[in-house]
Amino acid sequence: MASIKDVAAEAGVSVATVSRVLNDHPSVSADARTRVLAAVETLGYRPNAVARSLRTDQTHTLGLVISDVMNPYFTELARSVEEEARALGYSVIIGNADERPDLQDHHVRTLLDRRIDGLLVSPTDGGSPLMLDAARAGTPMVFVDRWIPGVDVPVVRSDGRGAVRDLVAHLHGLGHRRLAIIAGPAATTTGRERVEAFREALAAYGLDLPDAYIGQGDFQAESGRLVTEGFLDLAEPPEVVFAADNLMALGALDAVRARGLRVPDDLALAAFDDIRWFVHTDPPVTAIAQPTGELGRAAVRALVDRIEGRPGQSVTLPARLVVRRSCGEDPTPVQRSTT
Amino acid sequence: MASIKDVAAEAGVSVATVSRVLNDHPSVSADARTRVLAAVETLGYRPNAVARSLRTDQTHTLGLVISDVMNPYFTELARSVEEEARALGYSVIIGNADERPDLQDHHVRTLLDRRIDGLLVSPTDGGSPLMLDAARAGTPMVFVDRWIPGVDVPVVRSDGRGAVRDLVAHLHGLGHRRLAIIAGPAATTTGRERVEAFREALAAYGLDLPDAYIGQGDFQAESGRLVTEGFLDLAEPPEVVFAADNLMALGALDAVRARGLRVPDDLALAAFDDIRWFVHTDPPVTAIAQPTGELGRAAVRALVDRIEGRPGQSVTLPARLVVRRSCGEDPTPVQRSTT
DNA sequence: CCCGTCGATGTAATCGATTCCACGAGCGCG
DNA sequence: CGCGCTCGTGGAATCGATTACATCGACGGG
Repeated sequence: MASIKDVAAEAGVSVATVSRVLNDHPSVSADARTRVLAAVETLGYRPNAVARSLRTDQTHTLGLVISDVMNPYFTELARSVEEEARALGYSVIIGNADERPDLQDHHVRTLLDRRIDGLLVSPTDGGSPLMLDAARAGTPMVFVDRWIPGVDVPVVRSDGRGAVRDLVAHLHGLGHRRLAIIAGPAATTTGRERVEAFREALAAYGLDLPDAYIGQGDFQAESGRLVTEGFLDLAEPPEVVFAADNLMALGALDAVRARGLRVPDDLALAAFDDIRWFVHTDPPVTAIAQPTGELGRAAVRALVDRIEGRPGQSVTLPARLVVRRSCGEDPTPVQRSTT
Repeated sequence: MASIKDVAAEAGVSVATVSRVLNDHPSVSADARTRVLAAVETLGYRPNAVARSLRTDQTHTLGLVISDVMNPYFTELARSVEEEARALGYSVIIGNADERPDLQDHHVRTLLDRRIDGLLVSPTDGGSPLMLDAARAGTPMVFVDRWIPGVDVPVVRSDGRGAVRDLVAHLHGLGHRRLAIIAGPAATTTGRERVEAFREALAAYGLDLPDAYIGQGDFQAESGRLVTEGFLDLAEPPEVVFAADNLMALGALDAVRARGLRVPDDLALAAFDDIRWFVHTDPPVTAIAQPTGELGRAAVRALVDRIEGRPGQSVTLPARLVVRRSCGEDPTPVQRSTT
């Protein structure tokens, strides 16, 4: 592969001049410029980004460590992150943690080794030493969706509290009184928060959230299935299950179907995260929709701000309830998700 | 951030010795080794991958350019690719082409600029000059799922021909005679092949595939919706629609639902690519399942073989039909996808 | 007419690693 | 006792860019 030296030789100038042309530095003669450009053309030269990065100490690359690529929510997040980053002149390297702290650390480590300019993380756990060190060492960082409390890093997320209240109002209005939740890992902020929001919303209606109605999941489908089976085995099973993410809702559907039961007659279902398929499931699933694309874009903007020396804002956007039929027939017409 | 010089100074040896320890070269004394390791520890030193790559001309990184991250098929492919690559000591940088040739070229270009060791591509079009040049220039490359004819690059894909025949047999057995297809872009191999396989399978039953029953889609949901609307507006609409990928099937469901019609009574539906949600849609969707994980792993193995100087095998794996209820009630019991 | 300035260019240092080569110490063998 | 190996080590070149600094010619003003 042709290097800058080859171009310099071909154009009959020094490498400095070639570099100046390529970075359009003002003081280059029109003549030299055209000769260099011609040489670049004939050699098919492309600058070596590795060498450039070594010298300038910038990679124009962002790292994105997400909890699970197979989760449509994160997949959409990744897409909007890449889009916004591209618009701002950055590339994105995605690391998939699969909800495993060890994998998360692996990716953070290799991303740092690559000297990415900044890191976007949706932490799988409460904060490994590695991540805490990175934050303290001054690596530009932004948390998306989930965060680690007590770390001085901007957080871009959505607040589901209002939507959860709306959901509980909806469920209560349909006559449901025994409400259960499939929670995410307690080590994650979203895992804890969604349970808390649910509990508070229930309390407003004088309802309790007994321990037996809190199933411990891990944001993956299989755990949703297992927890739901547990609920169905209770002497007094819940009337509604609220899954803290879309994959656990999928698992819940698996469990219900495996027993030959029906949603919502035998068990009603609602989910956090709205995805396109929820419109077409049997029945369509009532869900809480996050402004995913906006989150991704805001996160990139915050991170690039930090990288380029500007402050970097935390952002919290509201989520909203999308009512469908999985909790029972509703007086209002079925709404269509715009995710 | 500490560099190899700092480590050398701390350990009281030269940078050469530090490098030897880090790459466990045999001729280093036990004493020097422990001192270096201690220095590495106290400084929290990590080698700069950028500098290392510049010198060794290897990045231990694979580029993966996929057609659409929002498509669960590609998302699963990406996951298995990353997994296998990690097992073999490589990282993966994913580029999302969103079915747009210009975006695809953008990602190929930046990946080459980064000097990735090899490229895994599922081409969105018939082959841009850039990609052809890259292949000719000797960049280790492997095509996954889709490929570009006439280019000497291993191809890892699945053959749906047999499964399509099974599908047509199933449809014919249910009494359907007017069968339509939502095709993918003619510029892609999978776009063309699936139509051809369908046409051939129909011919075996003496059935025709008229032009009016070939809708031109682009592998995205919206095109599936539009094509399906077109079919429904025909004087003699088809009885069955076969969508050439899962997203266009989603669009077809949107169209059917928007008109207040039912699957399969008003229009039967089948799809290429099986995804988990098809089990829970209304009704569950009959689909052709590819061995996605195996494809991803085989592709990485082929690519790494090429990178490391071994031949690199093309691989073709069979797809299989998974019958559910979206084409009408079937005598056999509902099967469960194991995707 | 000379000197200072500015514009265009080249030389060389530098980024952080790897690796070839040279060198000195220690050791075995004749 | 000395020759030649091997082993451990350091010095320095190198990868491909960027960029500070030096240089040189032309030009304008005093």
